[in-house]
Amino acid sequence: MAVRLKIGEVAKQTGLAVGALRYYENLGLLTSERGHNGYRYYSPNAVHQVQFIKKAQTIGLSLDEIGKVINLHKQGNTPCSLVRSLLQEKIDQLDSQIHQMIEFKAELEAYRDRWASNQPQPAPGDICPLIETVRHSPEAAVTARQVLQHPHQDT
Amino acid sequence: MAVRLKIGEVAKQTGLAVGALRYYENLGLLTSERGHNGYRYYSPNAVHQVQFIKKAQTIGLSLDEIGKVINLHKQGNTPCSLVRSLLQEKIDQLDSQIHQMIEFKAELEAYRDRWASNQPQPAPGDICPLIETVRHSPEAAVTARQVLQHPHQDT
DNA sequence: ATAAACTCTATATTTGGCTGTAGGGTTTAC
DNA sequence: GTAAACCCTACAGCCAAATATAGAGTTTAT
Repeated sequence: MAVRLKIGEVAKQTGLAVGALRYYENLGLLTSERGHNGYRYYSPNAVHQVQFIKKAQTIGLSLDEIGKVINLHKQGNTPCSLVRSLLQEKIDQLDSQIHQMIEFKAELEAYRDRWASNQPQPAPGDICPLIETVRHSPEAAVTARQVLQHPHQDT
Repeated sequence: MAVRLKIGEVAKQTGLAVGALRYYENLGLLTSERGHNGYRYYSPNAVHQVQFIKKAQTIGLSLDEIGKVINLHKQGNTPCSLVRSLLQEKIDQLDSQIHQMIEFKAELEAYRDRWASNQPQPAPGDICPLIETVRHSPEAAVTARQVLQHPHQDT
């Protein structure tokens, strides 16, 4: 007599939303058996599997990558070496992003300091005489989009 | 006899796509006059305005923020102080993100080093014995999502 | 005169990880 | 027996900054 959990119980035990569990199932990260009523039923091990997904997210893996890890496991292989290389990728990526951001921050600080004191005379047609002095660089604009989250405010 | 440019000419002179110019107009960042045929016609100053937008993007402003700057200007005010405070916001945000990322990277390196040598025995039900040792923290998972771009690969 | 090149609007798509909704059916507690 | 609480599917929406497409009209060059 196997214990079978309904989706709400798994949600409660894992702290995830019911919708998230269904979403994971669509991605192939989680499996369930269906009852005669169409309901999903889970073994207690599903809670463990969900916690695994959350742990993998904690170390920066995407759901897609987590799916690959799980598939390797399903095929009877140990996914440890994949995990190790993914982790190293994340570290490398972080490192390069950190350097990029430090550089970009220095650029912005240079503008700030240059603009701190002087209030240039607006030339006709100028919108903001400060920004008009910026030299546009496609790379910097791309960097800006990549590294800055734009918080949306109301007023 | 004012010079009037069609959208394609503005696109050519600014390096932007025609679609992007229309998009900017929808956002209220750019204005045009319509001919009898429904075509947009621009003054040569529009090229300058587009370059302004690109420069503002270079220093990390969002299109939404650029819109606010432009609106201030339209109302006859000088937007310089807004620009200065936005710039400082970006710098502060970058700084906190950099620190967050450095911390997170150190965490990942700690896992990497801990996992470098030992190949733990998989417990029954384990998917990856390495990841099973991670302690899930909601903050770290959020950090991970914020700071890591997940590149999508094919195979 | 005709075809190439341009323009228009409106809508869909991209990115990841979900959340929310509508419109149903099912189970459970009283 | 009935109402609350749960479950289902399928789809829409969010975030930014565009790009792409369909289907139609206009201008320009030859």
